[in-house]
Amino acid sequence: MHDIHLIRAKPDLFDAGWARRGLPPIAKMLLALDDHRRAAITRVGELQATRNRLSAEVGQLKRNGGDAEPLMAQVAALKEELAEREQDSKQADEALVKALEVLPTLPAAEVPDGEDEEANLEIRKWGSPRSFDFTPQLHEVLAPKLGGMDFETAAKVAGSRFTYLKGGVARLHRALAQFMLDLHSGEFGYTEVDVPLLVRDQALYGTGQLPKFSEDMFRTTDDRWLIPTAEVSLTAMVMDSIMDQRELPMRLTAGSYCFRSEIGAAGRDTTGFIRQHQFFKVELVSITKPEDSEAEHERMTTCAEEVLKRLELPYRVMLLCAGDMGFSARKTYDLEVWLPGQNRYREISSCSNCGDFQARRMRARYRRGDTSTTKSSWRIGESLLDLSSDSPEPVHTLNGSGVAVGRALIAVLENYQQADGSVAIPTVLQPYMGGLKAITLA
RNA sequence: GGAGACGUGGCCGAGCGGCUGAAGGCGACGGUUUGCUAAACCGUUAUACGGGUUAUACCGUAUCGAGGGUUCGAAUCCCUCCGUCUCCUCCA
Repeated sequence: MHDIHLIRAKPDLFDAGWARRGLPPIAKMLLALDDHRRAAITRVGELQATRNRLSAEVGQLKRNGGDAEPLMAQVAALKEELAEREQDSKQADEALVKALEVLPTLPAAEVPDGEDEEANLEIRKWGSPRSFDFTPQLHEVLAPKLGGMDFETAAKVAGSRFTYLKGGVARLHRALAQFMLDLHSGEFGYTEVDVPLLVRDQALYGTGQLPKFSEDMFRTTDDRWLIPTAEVSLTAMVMDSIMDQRELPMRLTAGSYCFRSEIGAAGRDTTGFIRQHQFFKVELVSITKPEDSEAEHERMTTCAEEVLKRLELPYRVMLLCAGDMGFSARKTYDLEVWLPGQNRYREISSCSNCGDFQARRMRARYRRGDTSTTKSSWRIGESLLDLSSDSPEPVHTLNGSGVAVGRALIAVLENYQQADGSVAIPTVLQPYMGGLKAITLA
């Protein structure tokens, strides 16, 4: 959610940013709504001030035994107009919020222009695709042969875009998640969290999925939602709170199932394990001070990359263009892993800096409280302008997959497949597989 | 599912329809004292919006879970909703 004060100050900047996301100029309309709103607020304030003043006089008179009747009549007369004006004010405010809440955040300056993934920039590449002396198979072909994936039964039981994982493949899936969580919590300072998979509207509003993207999610009969990503549950932990700067950065990780309706993806990736209604993902979330979020974004991305490095999976890092980014993101790196079966890179992680966009929506703030003795005494004779005020300001939020476990499973299966149809286990996962070195045909 | 209790500031916790943006405490911050630390003492310490200012100051309004209502006037009375907790029941 954007700050109307900023839009008021720099309307052109906002229109320019939205234009990069393919939106028409809208600042002028927003400012008109804002003018209307402010006029209404002012009028209500005036009427209320009058009412309060007169009512106080009534109290005074009554205590002194005077005749308050005429004043009381006067206040009563005010009430009708006040009620009308309050209605105006409320409607004007709602109109502005309704216009603002569906507007995406502005792309960061260094984000390239472009409408879709064609314009994304490759930032770096790690590893090189292995050369096969046989034709590498798609995971959806090789895994069923290992007895590890069953699409037909899942379709019968649950419908399309569901899969049974079995035996060594199911264990490999679990091992991957375990390994990732251990890495992030053990080496990178993330606190492991087990999160709610069902959440309320307000959590999804805060992260930006609502009100605009309700179609992409599953709703429960008791009006909750299945989370489309643990980003929601993790980020919303700081909703409606004021943190002390010493609590920042806050680094959280969670392994969770994610649920997506994939309504907008009809016809895409209809076979295999790539695009499921339900998939497992290890998520990273950081809550930082504004000045730290850019560095944290880089750090988070390298944390996700480290997963792929240790699994020895070739990947590349893409900087998404303005048109390809999500609603709440001001800058996003995608990690794309090499899939030999498809003979191309596919997204396996997405790391985004959301700036203060989500924080504003969920009122997640922190208090700088940075008036240390040295600092303030140094500045006492100077302009007070530089003294940071102690009023709460929005934090910055970041989220990234570290990484998508379902897709990591596919990547391991395809990259580690052998000529005989078996799949080797990456060294780093072997401890999680009871020392097993390969998944072989039954 | 049955019965009941409760939602007040960063936190804890008072609160009689007007003198309550809200006692008191904790915490935090500033200062005094002090060889340092600690302690003690004094003071400051909500948020949002609107107006105003170069910027401060300052002024106004709202906010005691949310939304309605009663009233000249509501944290306080009434209604609805939401949430939390306890006991019983049930259950992984």
